[in-house]
Amino acid sequence: MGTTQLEAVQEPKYWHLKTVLIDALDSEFEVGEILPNERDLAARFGVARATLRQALEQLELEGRLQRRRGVGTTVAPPRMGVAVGPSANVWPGAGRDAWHTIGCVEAVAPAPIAAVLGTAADEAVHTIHRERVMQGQPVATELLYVPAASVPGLSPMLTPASHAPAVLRELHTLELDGEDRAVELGSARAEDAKHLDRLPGAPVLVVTSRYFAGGRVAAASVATYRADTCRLTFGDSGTVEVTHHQAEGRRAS
Amino acid sequence: MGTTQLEAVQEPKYWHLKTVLIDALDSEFEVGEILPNERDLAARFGVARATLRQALEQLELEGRLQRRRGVGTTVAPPRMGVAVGPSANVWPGAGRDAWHTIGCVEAVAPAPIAAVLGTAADEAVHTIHRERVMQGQPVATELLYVPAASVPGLSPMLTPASHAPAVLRELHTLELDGEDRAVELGSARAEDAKHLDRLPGAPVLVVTSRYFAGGRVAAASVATYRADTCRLTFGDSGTVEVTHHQAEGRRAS
DNA sequence: GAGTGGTCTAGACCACCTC
DNA sequence: AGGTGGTCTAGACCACTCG
Repeated sequence: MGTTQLEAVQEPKYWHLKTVLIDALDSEFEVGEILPNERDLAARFGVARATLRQALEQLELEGRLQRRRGVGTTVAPPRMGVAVGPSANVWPGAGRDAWHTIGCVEAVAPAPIAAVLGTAADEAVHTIHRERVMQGQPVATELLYVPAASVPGLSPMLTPASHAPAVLRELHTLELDGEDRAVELGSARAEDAKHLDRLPGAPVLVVTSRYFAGGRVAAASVATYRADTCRLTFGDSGTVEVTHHQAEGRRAS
Repeated sequence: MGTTQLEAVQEPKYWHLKTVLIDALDSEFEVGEILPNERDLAARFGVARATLRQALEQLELEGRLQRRRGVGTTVAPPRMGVAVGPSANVWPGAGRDAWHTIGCVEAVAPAPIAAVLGTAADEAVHTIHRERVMQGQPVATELLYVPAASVPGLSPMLTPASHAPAVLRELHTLELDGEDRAVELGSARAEDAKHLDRLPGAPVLVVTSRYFAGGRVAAASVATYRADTCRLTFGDSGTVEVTHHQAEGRRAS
């Protein structure tokens, strides 16, 4: 008896805060503009800083904010459409493909990669480290694995500088039968985070690709994209030109 | 003078905790097994509960743990490979396509959807709500938008039960020229969260699809996949059979 | 050195599930 | 009723950037 509880659900403070902030972002702020600092914002909304941060965290996850230690919190631009997996199947590194090589080593593949490649765990693979930059900022790092068995014609003596181009050139002589991709959510390892200019643990989209030739997996890659700034596009058409972000009011009924 | 600072970087406690927990998960726990509760775990590691939770949060994001309020934290099975965008272009709802319809209404499209469809903001669209279940648990919800102009032959009088099938049947009479997809990270809206058996704000992979026919966007959909349990697969081959999770030791040099 | 976001603590209460 | 994870507080200190 007693307390009439017409307010069935009380949504969490940080959730409500998020909607308030989104409204403010859409109406009162420009892209790139810097927000008041967290302590001030928390005081203004009458909540603890940790609560405010929970809201900011989600907004950053959704690509609406960008936070930088020592600098501040800024309004993020709409996510970039990043083409992944063009309709025309092509080998990595062929043509102009938006990646540039950072380094290359020959080593044994880690167990999960060996499983993808279908090679023995102790087999040698060339590992090419590449990076992808769009609009002046790094959006992805990639490790491309090419089993030594896939490029038998490779000349044995290679300088570090000529290693990656030689492997790619050799790879391109094969006929590509098809490719395969998988996308999943992950968190940036320390090394990836540094390349992507984020903190370790930042949310990333991990794209695993397999390249088939001669009935085998001739190469495989694991690419790590910044989840906050990227929208991965697939398929026939070019970059999709939607306004931005996840549809908000896609309610209909 | 001065504190010799050989330990250049001190990694955060929660980060170190994460690696310790991963090791424990791999060696001492079975899939589905329930972990000690957060208060006990925090005490065992000598950290505050909030710090422990920061580690658990990332592990859940990476699909290694599953937490349920009132129940506990369990070890998650490897992510499911969920096929998205088969090589053969087909209309949604054609053949057996793993989705089942929940409801259907005719209404005006929200602004971002109208932009994708290239229709006027006040144009009527049929909105079909569908759900995808795999291995007994819901993995995605979808809103499929079909402009009324795309299905001119639709009979005007429809019962709610026959509405969705009629729209799909009419849609399938068109010739599909191609399709388009984009994947980005989002957080679950309250309604989606309920369907996906998650809390609001849970991380999701948002897949936006466009279906082309007659030189126009004849239909579009926004599908929301659970990011913790799903690995989205694209391309020619079927489900990729990797061991699981993001490659851990893909370090080579 | 001043200001920012990032980490961490030690509590408290709430919503939910199960017994 | 008792136990679980989810939310929230009010502090503290640290790492980083910049003028």
